[in-house]
Parts: sequence; structure tokens; C-alpha cells
Amino acid sequence: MSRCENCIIRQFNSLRAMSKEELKRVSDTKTTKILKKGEIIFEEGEKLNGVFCVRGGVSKLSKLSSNGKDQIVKLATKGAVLGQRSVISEEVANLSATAVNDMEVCFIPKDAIVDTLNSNPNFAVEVLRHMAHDLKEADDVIVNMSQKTVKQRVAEAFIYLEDNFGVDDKGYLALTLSREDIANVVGTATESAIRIISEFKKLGLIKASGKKIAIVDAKGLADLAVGI
Amino acid sequence: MSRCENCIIRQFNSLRAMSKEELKRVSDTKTTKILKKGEIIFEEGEKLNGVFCVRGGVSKLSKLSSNGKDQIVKLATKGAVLGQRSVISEEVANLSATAVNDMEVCFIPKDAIVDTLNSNPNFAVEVLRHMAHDLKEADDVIVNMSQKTVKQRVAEAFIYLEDNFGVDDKGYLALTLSREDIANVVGTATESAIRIISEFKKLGLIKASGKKIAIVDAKGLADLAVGI
DNA sequence: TTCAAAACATGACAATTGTCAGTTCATCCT
DNA sequence: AGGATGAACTGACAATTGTCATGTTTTGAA
Repeated sequence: MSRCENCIIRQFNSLRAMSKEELKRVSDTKTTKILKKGEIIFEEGEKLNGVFCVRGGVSKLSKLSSNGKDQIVKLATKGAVLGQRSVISEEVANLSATAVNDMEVCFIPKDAIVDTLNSNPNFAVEVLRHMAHDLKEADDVIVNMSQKTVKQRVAEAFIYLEDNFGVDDKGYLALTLSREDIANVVGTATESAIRIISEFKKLGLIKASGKKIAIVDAKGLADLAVGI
Repeated sequence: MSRCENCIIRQFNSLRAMSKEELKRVSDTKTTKILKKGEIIFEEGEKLNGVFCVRGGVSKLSKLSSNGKDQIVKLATKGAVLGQRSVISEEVANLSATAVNDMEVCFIPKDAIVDTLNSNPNFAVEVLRHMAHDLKEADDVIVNMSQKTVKQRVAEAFIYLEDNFGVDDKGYLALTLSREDIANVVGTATESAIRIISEFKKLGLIKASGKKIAIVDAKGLADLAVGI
């Protein structure tokens, strides 16, 4: 069985601040799950008794709004830890996590995390730093959502996807999202997202092959995103 | 001079997890500032060498978007600690803090905070919990901003103001914001905010006396906010 | 008090975005 | 292969929201 001490993922997340003993404990209590595309890791309102460490694949973190639409708040990939916020504040999950790809995740029981937090200041500070970073990102999203047009947000989404998930050998975005998911990231109607994507294709900003999308004119897209 | 140990504000924030000695150190190094309405506490991009503890008045935390408009991300009142996120992640401030009222704030130098974080797990965890809470709130704001109409967001803003800042003896919202600030909280044009406020008055949802606004039909407003 | 500046308000119009209805295309199952 | 299903797309139209122009009220400083 794989051991946390050797997990390459550790370098990406706060687990690196754990001592050997603490890691051993996590390793002994953790379990690994394989999830198929579309499967749900946890849902909004669910009480979490642990966190999920993403070893492979991509998860969308979303929240249902009162009008019945799903808003994707964040996309989490290798190294991300899901559910940490809820475990720390001892509240039910306020987001749902769904596999966008086939995924592999480790489940780490709550106690292993909470006990380490309370005894190891390095770990607590490391987690704190991560959360501070997430909070900054969330604030930036708020500003973008409220001040940018849908077109600007779609442009930004493509740049985000390229920056965070990279491209394949043909230059296409490595992460392929459905038009509906793109709309839910951007916070618009699916039809609006589709129309804007078509327009971007006509303008030569992006190209598509099936569902795969590639950025053609990165500068044009970036200019559009900031409103030039 | 007032001492942190006795500061009533302490019960609202993470400082309560500090030991007597730690608090004494904070008390010895802190300085108090009085700010007039409109004055700036710190600006986006500024390097902060400490945090600000709000003793009185209200501050708006805002960020300039690329199109030149200011988005108010959060309103902070008595007990809030400003700049904590930037100090923890050792980055420049990503928000500006401005006094909405006359304010009184304590400045606590960075080192007093950082040293305590590194040595006192209780304090670190307490700060972490606060940040986890802020992150949840930020996620909720993202969903509201992207999925609700401007009208729903204005309705929600009034409910938020009543819930968080209360009402005066005549029932008017204790915190009076300019129409422009309301528009910047909601993420819309000032004219749009004004129109919606006028409409709410006509519908009998709110009433106004000068700049002061009072909620008349709380249920009607709440229904509108969730889209009934 | 008085006047200038700022804040508030409204109208008219354009631009953006959402909704509904329908068509085409891809995928997957047996 | 054929058909069923869902995703992708398009058109038409309505609703929402932003912008510009302009008038009114409030505020604050001389």
C-alpha cells in the first residue's frame, strides 16, 4: 500500500508540515478511492468526517443557488485538499465536490487532521497560509464576477484553464469541460456561453476540435479579458 | 493607556486565544489611530507590516477592477481584524480598506502576530477558524454575485446591513451607505442601484428619511432576495 | 447664509444577457 | 447499423442592465 510519507502529492499541500509520526498516523488511517467522471465526492450540507486529498483527476466545487443553478466556485486538481474548510470550522460542507474526470482521492479522517492542527503549530500555520491564499483567490473571483461582462469572464476562464491545467501535445486545453460546466464556472446561461465560444472561434481567438478547445491568440484573449 | 488584556473587542476576534504574556507584548507594541470618514487605512498593493483591529466604526474592504470600478468585498466592524490575510501569506494587500464612518483602530505590528502564530497552536487554530469562516462567506458571495439579479442582490444587501449593523432607535439601518457604496457592494452601476431603491420604496419594502433607510417589509424583501 | 460641489434622481436609449423553442450533431448501447 | 439520448448549436425575442444626459436635492465650506 502506498504510504503518505512517499506520496509525491505531499509537496503540493500542507501535509509537508507534518512530522514523520504524524504522517505515519495519517498513512495508517487513510483510505483511497477511485471515482468515475460525474461521481460525487461529497455534497453541500453533508457532514464531513475527514478531508479528501486529490491524487489524480479534477474535481469541481460547486454550490446550488436559490434559483436552482449550480455555480462552480473552484476547480481542484492534484495536490488539492477538499473539505478542509468544513472540517476546521466544524460546519457541514457548503460546497459540493464532483469528479470532472476519473479521479483518485485519499480520504483522511478528521481526527488525524484536527489533532495535528492542535499540537503542531507549523502544520496549523501551513494550513493557514493555504487558506489565506484561497481567500485571496475568492476575493478576486468576487470582483471578476461582479465587474466583468460575461464575455470577459469566458475569456478569463480559458486563460485560467490553460494556466492551471495546461495543454496536451496538440496544444488543446488538457482539461475539457462541457459547455454547461463552462457556463457554470462563468456564471451565465449555457446558451450564452455557447454563443460567446462560437464568437471567439470566428474571431480567431480560439479553435476547437470536437469538444477540445485550444487558445490561438492568447494576447487577444487576455486583452479582451481586461477590457481592451 | 488602554491595555489589550482588558479590551472588550478581544471577545470577538482571535486575540482571545493569546496567553497573558502574548497579550502584554501586543499591548506594549500596539498603537491606536483615529480615522475620519473617507480616510484610507491601507491600499491594495501596499506592504502591510501589521494588522488593524477595529475598535469602532466601519471599514469597507474593496478592490479596483480592471474596468476602473471599485468592488466592495466586505464591510468590517467592531472586532474585525484587517490585513491579517496579507500578513499571513506575506503578500502585499489585495484589498483597500477605507473608513466608512469615523473609526478607531489599533495597529498591531506583524511580528507580535507571526511569532504567536508560530508558537501557540491555539492561536493559530483560532485564526484558522476565522479565516475558514471568511472563506465560506466569500464563496457565498461568489454564488450570489453570479447567479442573482441586481434586484435580488440589493434586497440581500439591505437584509445584510440590518443583520450585521442593526437599526437605530427609529428603526433605520444603523449603517448609512451612499448610493454609490451600495452599488459597489452589489456590483452594479450607481444609477441602477438608485432606481431599484426607488422601486423598493414604491413597493413599500423599504422607506427612507434623507439618506437613512429602514426595512418596512422584511419578509417581502427576503422573498425577493431568493427569487419568489 | 450662500454658493459650489457632490450626491441623488429620472428619462431615453443601447447593449448585454436570459429564455424558450427548435435543429443538428455526437455518443453510446444492444 | 439503428435508434435513443444528451450535448451542442442557432434564432427570435424579452428582460435586465449599463450609459449618457440632464435636472433636482443635499451637503459642506467660505
